[in-house]
Amino acid sequence: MMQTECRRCPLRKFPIFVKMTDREVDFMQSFKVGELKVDAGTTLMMEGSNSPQLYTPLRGMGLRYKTFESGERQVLNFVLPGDFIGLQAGVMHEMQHSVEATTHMTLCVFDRKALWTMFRDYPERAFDLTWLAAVEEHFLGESLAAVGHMDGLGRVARAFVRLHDRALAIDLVTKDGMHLPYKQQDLADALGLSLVHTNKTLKKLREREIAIWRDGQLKILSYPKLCAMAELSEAREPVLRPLI
Amino acid sequence: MMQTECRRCPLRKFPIFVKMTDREVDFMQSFKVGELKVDAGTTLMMEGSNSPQLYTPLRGMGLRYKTFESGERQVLNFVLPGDFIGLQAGVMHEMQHSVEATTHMTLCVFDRKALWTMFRDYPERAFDLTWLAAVEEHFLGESLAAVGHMDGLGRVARAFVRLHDRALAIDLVTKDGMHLPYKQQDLADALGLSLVHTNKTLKKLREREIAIWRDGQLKILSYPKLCAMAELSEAREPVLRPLI
DNA sequence: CGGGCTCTTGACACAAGTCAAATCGCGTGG
DNA sequence: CCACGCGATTTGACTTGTGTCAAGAGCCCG
Repeated sequence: MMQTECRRCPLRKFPIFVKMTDREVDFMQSFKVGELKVDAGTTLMMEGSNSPQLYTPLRGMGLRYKTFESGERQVLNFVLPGDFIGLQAGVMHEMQHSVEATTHMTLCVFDRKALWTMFRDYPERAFDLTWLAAVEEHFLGESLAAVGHMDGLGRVARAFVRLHDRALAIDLVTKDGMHLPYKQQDLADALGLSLVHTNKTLKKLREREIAIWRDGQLKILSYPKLCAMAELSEAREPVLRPLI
Repeated sequence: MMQTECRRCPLRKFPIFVKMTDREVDFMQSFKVGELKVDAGTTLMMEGSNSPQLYTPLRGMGLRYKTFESGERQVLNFVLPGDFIGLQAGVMHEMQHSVEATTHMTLCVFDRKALWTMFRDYPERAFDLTWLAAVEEHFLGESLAAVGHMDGLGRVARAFVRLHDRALAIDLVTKDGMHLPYKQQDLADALGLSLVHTNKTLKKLREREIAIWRDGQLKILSYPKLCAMAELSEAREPVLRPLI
């Protein structure tokens, strides 16, 4: 099957992604070594390993997480189309977290060795890479703040708002809501809550008719109320990010 | 007073910092526009602002934090000599957190506009900048994991181990322990604990003769026990990081 | 039909938050 | 020189959010 050309990349058109010049698009095309389709459950990157490849998901969702000696996990964030996977492996010696596909995923594959070419010959793109790292840092900081200071309801609300915003930005929200293929355990691990407590919190949101998450589908009934619970302003300017 | 030349930078010699070529050191010298001394309490960067300057602390300590509408703070991490301040402002439109000096600090000052020169003419240094961002991301991920999964004692232990390691790496640990000029409230805000609970946890560490933090001085009595509580192996290879 | 996930719910325990007050330094001004 | 106020640290008593345990329900799949 024909793989998608960067020129026709389905993601580039969305306004959350920083505009690229034609020359940059052409370079990205040469940087791209292929396309990968994986099934749900596939581990894309392993904590401690050093992948020779870097990815940008085109379709599907996944998650990044760290594992503890005890067997518990901390989910760092949810991976959506347009994210970049493997930057740590590219610049540090090894990945500090794992990445797993939650659904079937289609990913652009880049060669890690080409990263250096980027820095040498395409400073604009290298700059974008740093920018991207800064964006990741920003969102991690947000999560840390949420887990550090908000109660269960607030954390869940915030996660829903963030996911919804991101999905909306890449046109993944329909009148029925958005596809959210994770398990309650995944959300619990992301928010530092127990599974049971997460479940009870979701029930509250359902009962108060604020948001319903069922059968992998998230439907927000009252965005204003959800934002209020998440301590987020309804009118936020979206975080712009580069697309690699 | 004569300012320190990069060539004689007191930090470069420490092994946690990535080695630089002479050419790179010379470039950093040209990148450096001055040296700044600030008093304790000075706000170096403001959340939402866009500083025209970037800093690398040479001496002194500070902290990065986010503020909530409620007035509470989340401390993201503690700033020690060799960190880099302002990368977000440099690549994103504005800072997403504030940075404050906790003690008197001496900082190398770089011009934000020179950042682009770095990307254009010194790809190795641009690479290091990305690397640095990845290191920050890594530590934030660690903090998130700690706050998400460990109890008070574990979090405090982990913070102490991390701070101690970092201080040791830049020769700030003496037989009396290390200088740790923060308030209990700062630590509490970093760990997502209340001040009262943090205080009681510190008392436990004192009573069990594991670590004593008093009068701005942290003395670790049993590093093995502290590591065990922090769920960290005693033999960890240090995280290498570039120096900007 | 049975086994294995995931999701739900209820009962109970406990870690951590909140409230309140005492103590200790320390700098300031009378 | 001492009284005072202020910030940081301690401590105790009480409350509560969240974790843990346990069991059942719904569902898919072999």
